[in-house]
Amino acid sequence: MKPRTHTCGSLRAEHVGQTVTLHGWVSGLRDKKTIFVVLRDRYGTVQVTLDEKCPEDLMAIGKQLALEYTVEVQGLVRLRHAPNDKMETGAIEIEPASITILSKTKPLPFKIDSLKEKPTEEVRLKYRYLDLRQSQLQKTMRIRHKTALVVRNYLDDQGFYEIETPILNRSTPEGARDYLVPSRVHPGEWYALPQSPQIFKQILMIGGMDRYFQLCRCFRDEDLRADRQPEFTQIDIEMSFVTQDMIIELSNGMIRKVWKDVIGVDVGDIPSITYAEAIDRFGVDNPDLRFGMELFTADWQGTEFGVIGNALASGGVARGFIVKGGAEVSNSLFKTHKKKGDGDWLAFVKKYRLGGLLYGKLENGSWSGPLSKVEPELLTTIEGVEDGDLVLIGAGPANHVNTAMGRLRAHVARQRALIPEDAFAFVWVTDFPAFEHDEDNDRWVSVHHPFTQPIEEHIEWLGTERMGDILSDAYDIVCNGYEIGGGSIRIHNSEVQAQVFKALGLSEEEAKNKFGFLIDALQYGAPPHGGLAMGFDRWTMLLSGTENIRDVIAFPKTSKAQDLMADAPNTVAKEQLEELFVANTVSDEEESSSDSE
RNA sequence: GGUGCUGUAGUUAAGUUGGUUAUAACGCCGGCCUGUCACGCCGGAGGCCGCGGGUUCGAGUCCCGUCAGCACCGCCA
Repeated sequence: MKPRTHTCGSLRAEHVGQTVTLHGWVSGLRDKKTIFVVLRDRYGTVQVTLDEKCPEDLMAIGKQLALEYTVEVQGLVRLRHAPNDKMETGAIEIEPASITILSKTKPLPFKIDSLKEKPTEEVRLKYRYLDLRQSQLQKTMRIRHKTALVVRNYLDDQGFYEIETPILNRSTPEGARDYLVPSRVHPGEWYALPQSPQIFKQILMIGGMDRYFQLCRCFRDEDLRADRQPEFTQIDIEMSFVTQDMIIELSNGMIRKVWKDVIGVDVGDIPSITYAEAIDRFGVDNPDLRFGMELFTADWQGTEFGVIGNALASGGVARGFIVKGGAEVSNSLFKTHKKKGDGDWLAFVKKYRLGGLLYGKLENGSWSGPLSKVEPELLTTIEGVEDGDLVLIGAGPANHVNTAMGRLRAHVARQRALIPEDAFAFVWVTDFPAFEHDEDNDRWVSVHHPFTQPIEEHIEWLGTERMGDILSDAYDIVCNGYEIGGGSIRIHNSEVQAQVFKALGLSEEEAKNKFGFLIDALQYGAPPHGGLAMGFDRWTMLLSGTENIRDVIAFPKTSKAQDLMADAPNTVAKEQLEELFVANTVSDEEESSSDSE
């Protein structure tokens, strides 16, 4: 192999007359009297032309080529007879002096960057090495790399150290399920892979590192979604002697720099709203601010209209939003069809445990639909309804109504194309409740995590009937409806920390057992500190314009957490298990049946 | 743990009310074509219709189960 002199995408008219050596894959082949070979590498494509001037032995090699062969081409850059404006290198072509086939390919499972058909994701994941050649992944890997680089440089400029924390860790059975690793030298004992480096980064602050960050892999053994993988990467940040405002300011600077440097977008100012405001205006704590259609509250105490009246009487709420010009939508969206099931919008809210969806259409001054039965003087309290509009209302328990109507708001906006393309709407959500009551187990649990600082004035409510009113010094950053980061000011006072554990029903012994080393460390001059973790994969998704997290990860797993290429997870030899003192409780029969196709 | 959609050639899809030889496009192989660029033309090979069971004279099609992919609910401090 000769050294490469140029990349395929780099050649222009100014190179005409130069002899170049290129390496790449055959991405296009037009075998006529003249053979046209399109050569592709990471940097672009260029046409290699074998015409009547070509010696016969070279034509013979040209005849052997097939798509995705890896080749070396040495030749002369010349102007084309027929330039191609659609190609960056379309002004020129290569007149080859030699072509070497570096490696051949078996028949391909799919054509790279085919315009006609896209392979299913299952096929793409199995042949990920071919999928990676496609422009989509070439682009997202570039964006991912560039984002990481900008983040590292930005944080370095701000005085941060990147410090690694352990992958093999102790299990803390709070929150998500841990991935466990058996210890060979300590029979019966296990490491856990980190769900996040939370405790270690706090200890780095106690250790005087002042400003820490890490692009770190985190692991959670939970069921997956389009935007969730079992292992994912976060930009983990912790700072000493900071306030919430300082962390938000630093984060805003980082977001602006990344969006500008990676995709050329000016983010501008990023607003903040409180959790309470987010729920009030949007029903959810990760609102999409790219469009309006905010929720209103139908506070119609005493209405004769049964569904809403009953919901309010039993302590629930009625909330909804106006769909501008929505009166023309089909009523079948709201109906239960005997055979086909529920209409789209009705079925949508039912997923969120809402019993039904009320609607009213205002046309030519008169209401139709279920809401037409509501007292007219109450209907007029809905602000901003005009002729031709549709009003949607959900009624029931507050948490169900807020979630259902908040999600429906986004669903409707998407269906009706109300979301501007290429827009980014960032927002900080602050003042989260510190604790929520777990009805199933009748106990209080942390909304964020138990090291989150409750706001000063609320600390005295710990362990009282006002637990649910305690707000925390925590904040989430949301973009386009995705939670892309979150953090908090941490408790640095070991007495407050002890009060929190107590309020959560953790005995001193249990707390010590779970978080002992942090509790100890907090007693040795802990600085006030706080930080946050940014979802690096979700950042990359937004920057790439994809809604699928697998599109921004080189080797992702399926929704059942399998790697279809590497075929992981897999069974291991009995001897391996014995060495680790692990018993396999799955019978061989079960194993083989689940393995077969 | 649950719900929905999908599974037919290497790939992407079509396949009607259950009906006899399962289609097409791309890719692959062979041939033709003076400059193509989603090249074009002619010919060819290629199928466990995801898997298992059932209903039926007959199943790609209907029913049950199962596996896989995707999306969602629960879950994800």
